Amino acid sequence: MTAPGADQPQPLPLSVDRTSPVPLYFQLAQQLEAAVEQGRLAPGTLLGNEIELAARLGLSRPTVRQAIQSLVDKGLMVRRRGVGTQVVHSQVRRPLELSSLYEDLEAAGQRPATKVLRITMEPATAEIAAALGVAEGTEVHLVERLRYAHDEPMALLRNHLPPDLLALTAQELESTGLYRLMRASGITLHSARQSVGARTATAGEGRALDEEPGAPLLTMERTTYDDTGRAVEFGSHVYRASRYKFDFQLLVR
Amino acid sequence: MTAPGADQPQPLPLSVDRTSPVPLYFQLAQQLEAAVEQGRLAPGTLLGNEIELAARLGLSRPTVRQAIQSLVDKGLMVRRRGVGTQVVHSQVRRPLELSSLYEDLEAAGQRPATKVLRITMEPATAEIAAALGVAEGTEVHLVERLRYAHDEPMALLRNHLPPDLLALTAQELESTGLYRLMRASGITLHSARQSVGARTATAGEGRALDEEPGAPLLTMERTTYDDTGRAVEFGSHVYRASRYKFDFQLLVR
DNA sequence: GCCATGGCTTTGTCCGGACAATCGAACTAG
DNA sequence: CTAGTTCGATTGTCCGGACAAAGCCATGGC
Repeated sequence: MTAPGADQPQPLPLSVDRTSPVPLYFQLAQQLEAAVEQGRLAPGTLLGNEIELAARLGLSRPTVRQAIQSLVDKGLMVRRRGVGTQVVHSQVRRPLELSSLYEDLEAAGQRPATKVLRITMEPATAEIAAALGVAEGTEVHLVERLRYAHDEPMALLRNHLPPDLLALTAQELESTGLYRLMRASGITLHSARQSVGARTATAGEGRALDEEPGAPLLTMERTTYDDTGRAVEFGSHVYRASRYKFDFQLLVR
Repeated sequence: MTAPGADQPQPLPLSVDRTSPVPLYFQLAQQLEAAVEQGRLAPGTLLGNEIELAARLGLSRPTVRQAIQSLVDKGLMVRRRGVGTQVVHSQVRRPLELSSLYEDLEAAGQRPATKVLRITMEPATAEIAAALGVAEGTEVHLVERLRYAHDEPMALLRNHLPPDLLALTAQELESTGLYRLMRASGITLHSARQSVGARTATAGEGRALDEEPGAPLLTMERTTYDDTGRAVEFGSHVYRASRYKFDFQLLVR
């Protein structure tokens, strides 16, 4: 084998900027990811060995490995000892982020809108107190919203939040999503426990969502935690099954 | 601050075996994970700085960092520059693995059982051909199964598989899950695209699942890919909403 | 023709060190 | 007493090197 990079006639224009504050491994990872995204690195392509790649870029092997590893973690590439690193074939997109419905709709160009139905304080029931980690009967925020996409009702959202966390106004809630408000006020979202099920609509839900009573609904309950382990939100939502599906990608651990 | 390990009076018994073929970073990660699991490392505990930890174990800092990083990736710990690494509070369990229903039920001690309803070859419809990446009309495997837990019907599973992948027998399918059979025959599962929705039961589904027609059902469609990017399975499943929920944890990227 | 062996390539693991960036707390000046 | 500053602690990034383990292929023996 004379030409090691025989798989890619044009060796792919890669470069790093050492004056940038962006870490070198991250710069490289971004360029590789973009190349995969744009098809400049075809699925199945061998990436060429790490040592040579490092030499070509003037980087050390650990730095190059760190970049490649981050792409492997994202599911974009596969490494095989003795073989090399190759771009994975399938259409991997995003492995289920912790995103709000609002952001999902916005990203899909669905013109999301929100109508705030209620925004009060209420004593926590046993279930909600347990989810939020507060004493039963503690006054907690309650927000009830109706979410629209293209002017059609999509979902009925009920959220409970612990007190002293955030000041919520109807105006803010109608112009953006709850998670964005939380992040903006300095809360670092970390993880969430979700439960997705189905049931039929009550009469009230039917009216709100423009469905017949007895129509199938998708339900989701979610407790979200910040990076200190504190529960920051408990949501109990129903979606119109005729208009909404959870769509996501997952990777093998 | 005189005692750097003031957070943990007993410095936690950690040790590595250099004669073992198990990587050192992995040994350390396992021990730390076990300590978190068993509560010997309380939530919020500072882990003590990496350099000292490395010295104590006779390891280098990169090795210790690799161990800790793997736990951070799992969501068990949080690192903060200038502060340290601490055990996260919340009850993180598993961030949604690519697991089969069979394995989930088995792990939960639910006595799963399977009844194979059909196992044939069929020409692929347009939808199935697209999902599996074969030509429309190609003969593909079709497997229909009824899954029980505690002798109660739980879900109706329809799977399509490309030809020349696997030899399926009803006997094997009744004694274990499909994914386990795939793994056993050398297929490396890599990722899957899922879509979860809801609808009402047809008369036939009602009979099979012991539900009224019109009862709410959870639906899931899933296309699974191996590490070469080849689609290895397309599943179209319905679950009894009265008996089943998707329950999972997710982490912020 | 077939199988085992050995060598080559490539990634996996590990080391020891260096400096930068960030956080929190103690300290100092007003 | 308060606000700004400095400083120590800790993780983040990066380097260069070394050897081990695994996969692939060609060679050679049967």
